[in-house]
Amino acid sequence: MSQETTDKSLLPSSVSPLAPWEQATLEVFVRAAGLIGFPRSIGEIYGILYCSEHALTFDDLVERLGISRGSVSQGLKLLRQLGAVRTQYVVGSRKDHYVPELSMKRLVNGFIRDQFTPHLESGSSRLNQIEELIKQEEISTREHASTRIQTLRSWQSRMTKLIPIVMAVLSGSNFFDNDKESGRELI
Amino acid sequence: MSQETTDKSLLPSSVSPLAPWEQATLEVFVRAAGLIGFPRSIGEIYGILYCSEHALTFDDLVERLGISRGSVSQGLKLLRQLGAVRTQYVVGSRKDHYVPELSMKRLVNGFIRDQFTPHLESGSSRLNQIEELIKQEEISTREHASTRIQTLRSWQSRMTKLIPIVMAVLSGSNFFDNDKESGRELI
DNA sequence: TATTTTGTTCAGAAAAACTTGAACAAAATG
DNA sequence: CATTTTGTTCAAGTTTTTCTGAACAAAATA
Repeated sequence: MSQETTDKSLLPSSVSPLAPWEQATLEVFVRAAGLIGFPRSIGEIYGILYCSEHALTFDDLVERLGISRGSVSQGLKLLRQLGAVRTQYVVGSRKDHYVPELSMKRLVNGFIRDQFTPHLESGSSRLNQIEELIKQEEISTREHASTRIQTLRSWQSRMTKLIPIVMAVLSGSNFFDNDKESGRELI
Repeated sequence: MSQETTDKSLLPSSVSPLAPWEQATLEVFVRAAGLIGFPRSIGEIYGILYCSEHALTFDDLVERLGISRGSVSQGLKLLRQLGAVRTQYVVGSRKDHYVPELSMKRLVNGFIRDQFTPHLESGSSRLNQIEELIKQEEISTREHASTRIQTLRSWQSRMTKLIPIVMAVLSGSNFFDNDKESGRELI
């Protein structure tokens, strides 16, 4: 016998539906995910963990979000890799229980480490390859091309220098926070 | 009335093909475009302008890249909006001639202004909506939810503060550049 | 004004990204 | 060791994004 006399039979199942505030918060995370090039499911998974008061299992995620096991598995894999979620031991259950990383610094650090730095690094070797190719060109082309690649190198170098500064700001070291206008007056 | 009297229909055309170094440089820009969520064609258009010694016309782009007029039109539209390319007057031609913006600061500024800040701002009003929704919840939920939204606000605030700092670093003000370790010691 | 040049728009085609679910593997349990 | 629980993988299906090209518009030119 079903425990519900209501017409929930038409709904996915008897899992508790998302509260309005949870739904709205998920939307925020889904958009944020899109902004940094992640699929909707990643935003949903992190979002629901972010909303939850306690750690959630794999099956909790499948049921509450109404997405496939495949998506949850792949999503958690990436989020773990980024350090955006981790498992928490829960007594009396052998399922993994997931909790979100709440430190912005660690979140950003994971993102930069996994998604950004690799591109910067491989870019460096590609610039070397390009410099080799430029040697095949005739002199006038070569001069122009070299200055362009030079500029690219300077961009790359500035990006690289930027990363530790960004991390410092996010560390809450408040070094940059001496007064309300701190950022502005540096422009 | 004339149809293909030549074999041009089979060949790309008589336009000068990309030099090896140009092809390799385009790849770099195509990847960079992907990294920030732009389509391949955007990377190609900016890339070929970046490589070129002189301003290029709409038709130059179509022919050298071998992509459609539609893609070039839409690509240039976005790049102009971002401030990543601008038109340059060339005597004796009524076509628009395009040149790339080479200042990293301006490029990043355009990107942040058009693609980033709008999300931050709309996010702010969404957080307010969420706080309204939370009032519908019972007290224990409400407390937890409020601290979460509080955290989101702090993330948003830190992102906002970060932007002028990033711009300052890219301005070449070298404020952060007093010694080799400048960034590192702030971690 | 008619024609040519230059560039834009947008519906449909093509490609890329994402999701699904069933088959599979590994570990715990009986 | 057989079974159940838990989670992963990946081919195929779905959705979303991007590209194309022909129709259209606007401006210069004849």
